[in-house]
Amino acid sequence: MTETETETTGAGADSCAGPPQGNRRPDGEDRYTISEVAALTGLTAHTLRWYERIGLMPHIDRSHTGQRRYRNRDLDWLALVGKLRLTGMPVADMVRYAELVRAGDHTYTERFELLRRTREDVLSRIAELQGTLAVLDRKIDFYADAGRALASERT
Amino acid sequence: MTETETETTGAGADSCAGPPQGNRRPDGEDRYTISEVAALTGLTAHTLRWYERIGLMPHIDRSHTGQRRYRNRDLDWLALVGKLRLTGMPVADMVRYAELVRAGDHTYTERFELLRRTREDVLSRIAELQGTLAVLDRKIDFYADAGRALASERT
DNA sequence: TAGAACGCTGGAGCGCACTCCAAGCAAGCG
DNA sequence: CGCTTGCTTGGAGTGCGCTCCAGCGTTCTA
Repeated sequence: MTETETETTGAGADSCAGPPQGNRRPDGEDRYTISEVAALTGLTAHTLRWYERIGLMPHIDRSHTGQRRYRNRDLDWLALVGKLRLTGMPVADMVRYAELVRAGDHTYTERFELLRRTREDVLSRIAELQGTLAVLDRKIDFYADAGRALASERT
Repeated sequence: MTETETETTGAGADSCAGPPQGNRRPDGEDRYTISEVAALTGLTAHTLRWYERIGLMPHIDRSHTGQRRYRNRDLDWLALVGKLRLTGMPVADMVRYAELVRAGDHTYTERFELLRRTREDVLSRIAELQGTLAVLDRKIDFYADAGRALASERT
């Protein structure tokens, strides 16, 4: 067991990625070309190949002619990467996480720490954005009032 | 009146910028050097000059020797810019907003629209981040459980 | 009056995250 | 068979947001 965590995303709890990404094939016959994955994830084929080059992806299966054949677990991984990207996490850090996953079970605590730190970052980003929202709302009220004043001036 | 909006930030409602930025001089004797502004805003002097070059700042007063002397209203503007930057708004859009402010009162509705769109963006960024937070929390729980399992294995 | 500290400018350079290119191979089709 | 479509590679290029540099002037302190 403990097959270096490919769990979680399998459970049908997900429902909020950017692209539709509904049409997955069942495990066993899950072999997607790069352009299919591009369509499913919203990334370009270029980016997918680049992710592989920099070590952000595990080694992807190949067809007998050498073409990439992505599997469901690769889509799961890309979904996680997409989420982490939304947090503003630098690609280098995601590569670090990918390395930890590849390194095996003894990196669990390090992975845990990395995710926990990321979680803290996300919380403060949310707080920042809410602060900005407050400023924005004040400005918007100002302009709404100004608009009304201009309108009544014209009467 | 309607002096192209330098209001809002004057009111003491602010309290959540990154740097301390407490020590402002009263209006009238508010002439800050570029390095003072750098210290107050957390930006570098390079960046401040660059903001000016690209049209993100209004024209800054100069001393008799040609050095920049920032005023409180410039700090207010920089505070707003800082907030907008946190939202991920591209610099080009902030420049656009700055142009609208410089253009005068007849751009009120356009400014209003820009801010309203930005507000929508911020709301969806927050939603995205909360989605990511959910994923992160599931992963973190997974690793916490795995850690406990490993610990009990060792008994 | 020397030297350090600070500021000025135009323009070049950098790091990140892609993005694209050229040249070539393999499969499918009329 | 030739043509199109899709994929392969290493390496070069792009856009953004800074970041730094050289060469110079001014101001302050000893």
